[in-house]
Amino acid sequence: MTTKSYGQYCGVARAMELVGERWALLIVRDLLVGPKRYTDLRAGLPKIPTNVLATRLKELEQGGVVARRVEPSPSRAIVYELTPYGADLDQVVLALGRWGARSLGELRPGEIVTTDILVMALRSTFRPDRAKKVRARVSYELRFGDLVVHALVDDESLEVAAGPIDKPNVVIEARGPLSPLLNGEIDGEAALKTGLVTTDGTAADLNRFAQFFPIQ
Amino acid sequence: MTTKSYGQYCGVARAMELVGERWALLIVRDLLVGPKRYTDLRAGLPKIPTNVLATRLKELEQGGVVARRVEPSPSRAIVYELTPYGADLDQVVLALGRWGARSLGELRPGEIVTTDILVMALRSTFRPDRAKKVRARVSYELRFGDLVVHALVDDESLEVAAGPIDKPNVVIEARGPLSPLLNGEIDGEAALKTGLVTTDGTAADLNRFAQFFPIQ
DNA sequence: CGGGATCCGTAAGGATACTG
DNA sequence: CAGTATCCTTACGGATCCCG
Repeated sequence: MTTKSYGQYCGVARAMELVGERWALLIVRDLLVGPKRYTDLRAGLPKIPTNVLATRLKELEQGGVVARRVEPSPSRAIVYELTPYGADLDQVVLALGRWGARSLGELRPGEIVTTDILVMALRSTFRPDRAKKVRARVSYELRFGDLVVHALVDDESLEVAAGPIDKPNVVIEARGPLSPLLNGEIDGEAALKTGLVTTDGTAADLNRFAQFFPIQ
Repeated sequence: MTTKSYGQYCGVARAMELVGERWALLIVRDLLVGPKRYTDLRAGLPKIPTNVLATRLKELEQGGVVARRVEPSPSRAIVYELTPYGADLDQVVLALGRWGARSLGELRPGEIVTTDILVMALRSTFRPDRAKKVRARVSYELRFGDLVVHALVDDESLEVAAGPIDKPNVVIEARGPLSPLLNGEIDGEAALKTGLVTTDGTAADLNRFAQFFPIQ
């Protein structure tokens, strides 16, 4: 409620007052993938203290970013979802994710990946111009540990969601972070050779994937 | 030093670790307009405690976002500027400013406006598509209190900088925040009639300005 | 005067336990 | 399941002081 003001009449300052507190944009990131219950949010953000999550949700609700909804009977579950205004943070979060992905580097001890992270990572790095150029229409299934997401590239459009997809054109199984492949450090062939990736496709498929979802 | 980790291998999380602390993105916002000395930064952010500014600058430097440079003799001034990586936050800050501008509302007591804020506000709200459609080539001088910035709209490109411009096509003097005009609450004629704006141009000029730099 | 460092009180975050 | 309550620790905010 009394989020400290920056004392500036400025869009950036106002945005930081609304979603600039610790954890807030990560909550928004997960809600951009879809509405969630309190426990789902906790599961996606294991390191957030529960009182901080409760506080953030209240602040975001009061800021008009998040709406708290009680599902109809018999479920009666409490669901958090983005308001239309909150959903407009899409471009902000994608731009932030694109920028931050360049600093990802190696997987640090204790760091986790979730389905929501994978979904947003694919959305943020997608390059419609490159997909359009080849008039691509490809479906990918991406596996990382026991996480599974799929991406449907169609001309310049992209759809990403959790879970498997029926008859994907290419299945990519990552044994570790794909950043070396996606930032051009290694190519598809090397990714296969080092065992970073296995796939039912070819090295060329991996290279095309890296073209569509580059880091940088 | 080691800003607390979110424990997630995610571009958004990494970005928040680098620039997510209080005040950090406002420092970046001002540095996006141009390199600055410590005292300039303080002047642009009057409410930041000096120790927090010093700490942020060190963190941003260590994160590869900001570079600290000592000017050659005889100046020897210490200047802070964005690294190329830091400068790539441009799109993030513009997107945030666009989003946050919709919550600006009335000028709250104690809130200030600076030249850097005006420059970034114009950059963030500019709509190249609308400028291109009319093949516009217009120079604006915008005055707000004793602040003066200018904007040069040329087809779909925009240049904004501090200070006056030679022979502007339209001079706009704002007596208060222009958000009502820019978000469509009122039109140019009403803005003139209520005294919110004075100009050497016409109401139509104000309407075109509002088309080029809309909030929403 | 530019460029900080220091000190202290308060507010927020973090970890854990507990409840309707 | 969806949060509160508690306790502790860290960070922030505000003021002052320092040094070349």
